[in-house]
Amino acid sequence: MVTIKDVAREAKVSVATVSRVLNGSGPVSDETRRLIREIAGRMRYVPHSGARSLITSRTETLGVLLPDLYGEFFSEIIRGMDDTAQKNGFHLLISRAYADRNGIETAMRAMRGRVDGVVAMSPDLDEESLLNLPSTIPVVLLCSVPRGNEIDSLTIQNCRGAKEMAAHLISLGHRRIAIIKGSARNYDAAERLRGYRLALREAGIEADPSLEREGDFTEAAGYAAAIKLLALRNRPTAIFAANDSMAIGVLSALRESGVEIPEEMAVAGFDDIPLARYMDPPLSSVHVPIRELGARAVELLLHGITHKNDHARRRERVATDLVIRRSTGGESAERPPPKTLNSEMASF
Amino acid sequence: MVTIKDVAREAKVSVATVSRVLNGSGPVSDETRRLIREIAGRMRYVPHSGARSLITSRTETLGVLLPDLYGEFFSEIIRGMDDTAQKNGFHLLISRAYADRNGIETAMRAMRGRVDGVVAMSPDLDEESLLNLPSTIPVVLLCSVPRGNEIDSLTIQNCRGAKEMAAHLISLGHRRIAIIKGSARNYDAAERLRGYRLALREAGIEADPSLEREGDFTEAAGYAAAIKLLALRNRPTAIFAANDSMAIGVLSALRESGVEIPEEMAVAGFDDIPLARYMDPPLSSVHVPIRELGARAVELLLHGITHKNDHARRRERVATDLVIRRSTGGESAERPPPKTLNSEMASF
DNA sequence: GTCCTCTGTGTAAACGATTACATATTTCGT
DNA sequence: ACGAAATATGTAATCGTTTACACAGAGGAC
Repeated sequence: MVTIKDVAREAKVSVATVSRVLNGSGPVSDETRRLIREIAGRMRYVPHSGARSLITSRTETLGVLLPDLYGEFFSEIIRGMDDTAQKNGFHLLISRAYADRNGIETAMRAMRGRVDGVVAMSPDLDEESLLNLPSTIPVVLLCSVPRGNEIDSLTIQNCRGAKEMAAHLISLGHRRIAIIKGSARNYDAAERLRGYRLALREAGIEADPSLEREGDFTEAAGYAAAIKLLALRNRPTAIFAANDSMAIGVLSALRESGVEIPEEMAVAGFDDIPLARYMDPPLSSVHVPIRELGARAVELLLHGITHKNDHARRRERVATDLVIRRSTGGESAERPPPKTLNSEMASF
Repeated sequence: MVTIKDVAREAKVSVATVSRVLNGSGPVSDETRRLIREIAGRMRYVPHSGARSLITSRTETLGVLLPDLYGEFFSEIIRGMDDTAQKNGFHLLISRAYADRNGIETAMRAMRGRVDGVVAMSPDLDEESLLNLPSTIPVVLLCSVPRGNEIDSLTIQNCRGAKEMAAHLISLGHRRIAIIKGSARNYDAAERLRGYRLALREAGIEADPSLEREGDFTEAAGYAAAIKLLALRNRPTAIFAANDSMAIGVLSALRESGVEIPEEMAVAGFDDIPLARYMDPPLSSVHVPIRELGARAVELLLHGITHKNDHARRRERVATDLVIRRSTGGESAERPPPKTLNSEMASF
């Protein structure tokens, strides 16, 4: 492996000069600069980033800590992060962590010395385990809100989005609107529930506990909850699932029971995953701009890094969008799926 | 940031001893070991991996170079890689690279000194740019086959899979089977085309050039090709798209034209993305075990790393599976989507 | 001609770990 | 009780960079 010394020897200069040329620091004569550039290129010299980070104490790498995510959400959030990171000359060290404290702590220590900052997503966790971390590197918490005021956080506008969807259903004339909740410990789930309740209250609709069903974000949970809802003496006329996966489960259940959608029952989800528009009928949902979420998280982190972690902490949320399709029967039904969606999708 | 020196000072021993304890190298008295462990833990000491990699010349990190991938493919392949990497104490440095030589070369240099090996996926590229790389670190090429014999490669059993699907269509009585090809430079696309032709030849069906349509793996391409096929004087009775995205475009086109599927036209895809089973009718496809692909790639890479890159080079392919659903009208139609699929799908 | 300011370059000290080698102490066979 | 072997620990070189500091020569200002 060729080192800076090799280049220096070849160019008959000191390593300092080579370093200066390559980093554009300090003054170097044009001729020397040209020579060194040429030689370094020819020898295919690449600085050893470990050595560099040792002395500069910068790694130009960002850690990303994610729970077990599936599908579009994972790829899109990484895409957003990587774009922004690359634009700023940073790399991404990605680790999927078990969501327990231990797992997250282990993952965090493993990153020390490897990264300049960490974006950590742990929707099921409060930040405690993040706070007593060995390092003082900047951290951005994704999809949950820290108790203290020690770290930045970025969340989805869950409450507002859910409220809007519920309001939409109300505007269509629905009065008995069921919700299938997410897991109680999940921040997003809690916020979505809050938005739903808010909308009902503002419309003067009395909350009916039998219409708030447990769920855990899985299709199976949506399916099961829907079956139970259908069995109620006083059926709801609309079901709002706290995420699209559960909504898909709901659609399955309704289809099997021969319930007409949206005539007998309107259905709405949250997240607007790509599948949503392909369902039969296409699923109304609350769109979450996943890529932006990733991009913004990295921006926050970079801000923290340039300010050496003594910047004013921020709490931001990214906006959601109501996407109305046929499953709620509202508005102009968005018909055939746009033909260029995912148009860059590679072989797979 | 606490260093090994701080720990040594606190424990009143030399750094060597601390290092020995933490790495389990060399003999240390039980008491000293206990003391150092305790102090290191209390001080939240974590070794600086840059410094360590400088002297050991191991980073315990694997580089992953991917083109712009979407959805399930990206997340699943990373999942497979990360699982295997973590199991072996490695991290993943992920970079999305522009698929041109320049981009891949840039990305590769950026990784030097940061990683012990690289998994590079570049379905559109031959390996030339990978070969004249500055480093001598192990590389595993994903989804394309290198010309020389310098690097390991792992591909999908494209040819076999496509052949099986075509054979299946033939077995259903189809004689005029169209194919929508992928981009000509794409390895997977070329192999799938080869499999299709092989099946026809073996069945004694004469190839009809008008049934081989251009495509580029996008929905739009599938849509356009289907329209053209429908306009043919002598229509095919089956359309085999080289990937699911194009097959979905085909379904759109057929639906709009009022063509019955599979009665008037059978449709098949390749990849078996999750969407496939949700299409109307559910799409027959060739299943690609994406996670395994990632896992195996990392295994190959780790093998290369432990053998310091002078191991016998391998060329492997992962097996595909025929998944028959209603769009080809074959077999027992797989009915309602399994309710526990993606059951761990988190909030999104 | 002297002093000052640039410019261009080299020397050497960090950075934080690992590890070969040296040294001190204990254990043990005989 | 002596030397050898084993155990426990320390010293210092090393990895590949960056960068503070020193220094030499050039060009002006006076």
